[in-house]
Amino acid sequence: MSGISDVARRAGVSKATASRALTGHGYVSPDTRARVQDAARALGYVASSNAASLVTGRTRTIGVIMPYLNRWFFAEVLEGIQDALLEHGLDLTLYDARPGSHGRRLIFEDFLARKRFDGLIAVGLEPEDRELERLVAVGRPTVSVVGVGADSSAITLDDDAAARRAAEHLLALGHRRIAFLGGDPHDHWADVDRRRLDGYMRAMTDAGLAHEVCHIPSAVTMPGGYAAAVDLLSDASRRPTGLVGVCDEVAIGAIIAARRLGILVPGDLSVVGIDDHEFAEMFALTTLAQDPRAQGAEAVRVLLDHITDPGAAPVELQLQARLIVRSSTAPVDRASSAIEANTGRR
Amino acid sequence: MSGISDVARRAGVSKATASRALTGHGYVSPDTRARVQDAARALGYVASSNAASLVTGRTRTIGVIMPYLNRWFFAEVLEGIQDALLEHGLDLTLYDARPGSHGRRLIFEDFLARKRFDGLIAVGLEPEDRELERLVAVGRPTVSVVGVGADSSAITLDDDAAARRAAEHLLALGHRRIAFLGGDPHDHWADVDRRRLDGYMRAMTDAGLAHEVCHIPSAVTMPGGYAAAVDLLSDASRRPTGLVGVCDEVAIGAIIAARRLGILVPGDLSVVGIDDHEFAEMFALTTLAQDPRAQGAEAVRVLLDHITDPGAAPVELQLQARLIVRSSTAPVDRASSAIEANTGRR
DNA sequence: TTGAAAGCGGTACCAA
DNA sequence: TTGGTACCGCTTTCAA
Repeated sequence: MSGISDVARRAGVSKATASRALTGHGYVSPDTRARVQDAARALGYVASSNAASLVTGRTRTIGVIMPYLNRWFFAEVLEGIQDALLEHGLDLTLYDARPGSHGRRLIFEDFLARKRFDGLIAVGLEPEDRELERLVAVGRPTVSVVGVGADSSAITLDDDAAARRAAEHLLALGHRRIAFLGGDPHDHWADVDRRRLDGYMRAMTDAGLAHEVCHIPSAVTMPGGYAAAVDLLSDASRRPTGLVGVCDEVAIGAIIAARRLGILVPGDLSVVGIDDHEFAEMFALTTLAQDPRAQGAEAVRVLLDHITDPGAAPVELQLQARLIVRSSTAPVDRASSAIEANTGRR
Repeated sequence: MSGISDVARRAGVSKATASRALTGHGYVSPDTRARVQDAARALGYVASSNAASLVTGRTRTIGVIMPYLNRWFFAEVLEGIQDALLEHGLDLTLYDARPGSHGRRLIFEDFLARKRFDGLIAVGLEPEDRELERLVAVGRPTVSVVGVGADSSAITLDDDAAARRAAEHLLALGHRRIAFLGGDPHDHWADVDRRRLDGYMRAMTDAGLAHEVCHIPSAVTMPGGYAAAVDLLSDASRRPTGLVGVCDEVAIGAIIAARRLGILVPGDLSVVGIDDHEFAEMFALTTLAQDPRAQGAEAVRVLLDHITDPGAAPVELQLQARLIVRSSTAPVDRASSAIEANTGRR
């Protein structure tokens, strides 16, 4: 474990010069720089980041705080962030803040206050008041990836537009009985879910179908979508011809439910999702695609800007989803949709 | 940003005493301890972990290195680790080392050498020689969670036994044409996959069915299992009556494929997985359950032991999977299995 | 039981 | 362009 003094000695220079040569801050003749670097390499020198941080105040670490790790969107964003950070030589410390968990409380009350990071990326966090308070108290640049940042920067999908276009896609195919599946107003009703529901409702209302608006709550997971869809679809009298999933996971759950019940997708039921999940292809799911990986990378870019230039104004980036038509949607079968209530077709 | 000197001053003691009172190392009278703690609280004092680390050599951070984040098993282990670490007040820095990625090279060549952690948990890493070399060079206690640790500690599932019992479950139901689905010897052939394949082969051989052994390679994902199963099951002459999935994701992919093809599970085809994935219930999947969350927590426990007592002998913990019978498996339908090659039933 | 002081391993100012 | 040196904020002997 050689230190910078060892390197300096071996290169025949002072600690100061060695430091300058290694960090690149300040003037060093090309010649000595080379000598110092050689010495460092020969000794296998690795700077102590603690010592460096102590004096510079920079940790060379970015904190990432997110409520779920095991959901596609979050894992993708995380990978996007990690990739970008690695390229910059920055460490990533993870704070998994499941809503309501004890760990989450610890994170907000203790961990964040330690400021063991130069900046923070909050993914889909939706902090409560007290939490937000703690968050701003940290006083480090923050970028959020879903969920508006009070006056910090934010990268978001235009959820309203995405859901609206999902519904409009079905409307354009002639569907009128279109339900929105997913999200539960009584249990962790996330802002994203609400915004998407709003977009769907707007599309319905604009099409003069306000009376057809129908929100089926469900947990925002594949099993959640499955269970809710089984309920919804089993009852032929309630059954819609089109379904907008709050996200692909829920939409795919619904497709699986439909198949189980012998309901043809898209013959009897058209389904649209939002995400372009890794399983979307496999289920031929028509969806409004977003690119969470890129969002993660973008968050890193914005955050690093804020770190180098603390005065910079917050950035709000709103991305648009891209419609990908696969084969979970088709023109409505008018005959069947007209008579379905009577036939009680299984 | 008050420092320990501020706390000391406010409490009317020296820095040394303040430090002792706050860290709990060394004697302090209960009285002064209380005064110091009050002062710290009043000032909102938070110790600089850099300064502390610089002198103690402890980072109070655990590094976690894993090849995937977006696969169920890994995400679960990660959450288990995170939960345990939070309770101990330890930070978790994440190294996402996707096989073959540039980031992975950076991690092994640069990031690990910085030793910004007191210990390392490697989840399903399967390092190459050069990587293993770098890993041991780090000289920090390491625990692996899948994949044997050379002479470091390891928490593993008895994969061989799990796969063997999966196959034996099918054999007990009278199946003879049993295939093993998943894992690709020509592309990232993971040790886990090989061990499970071995277990399956052993069961088949022990049952005198060595000639029926059949390994269908596939990517170890749901879409991978799906694609491979579509191929396998479309050809009625090749179609087995039982399927052991290398993991639940692959097994579920196969179930979805079967449903698409109109093959009844378990009527025409019995499927067993390994994992007890969050989707297992929804697909009524019979599986050999493991508990990755608990494995993560256990890894933390073992690692912390090694950190406090560097001399401790490596621990190798081998867990047994637990058979959960749901309804993706049933006694073989001898009639149909006997004639299937002729009927070419879709 | 407490305090003084010496570092931990770097960085960055200032002078040369 | 380089070197001397103060200091980042804490922990930990050692002496009192």
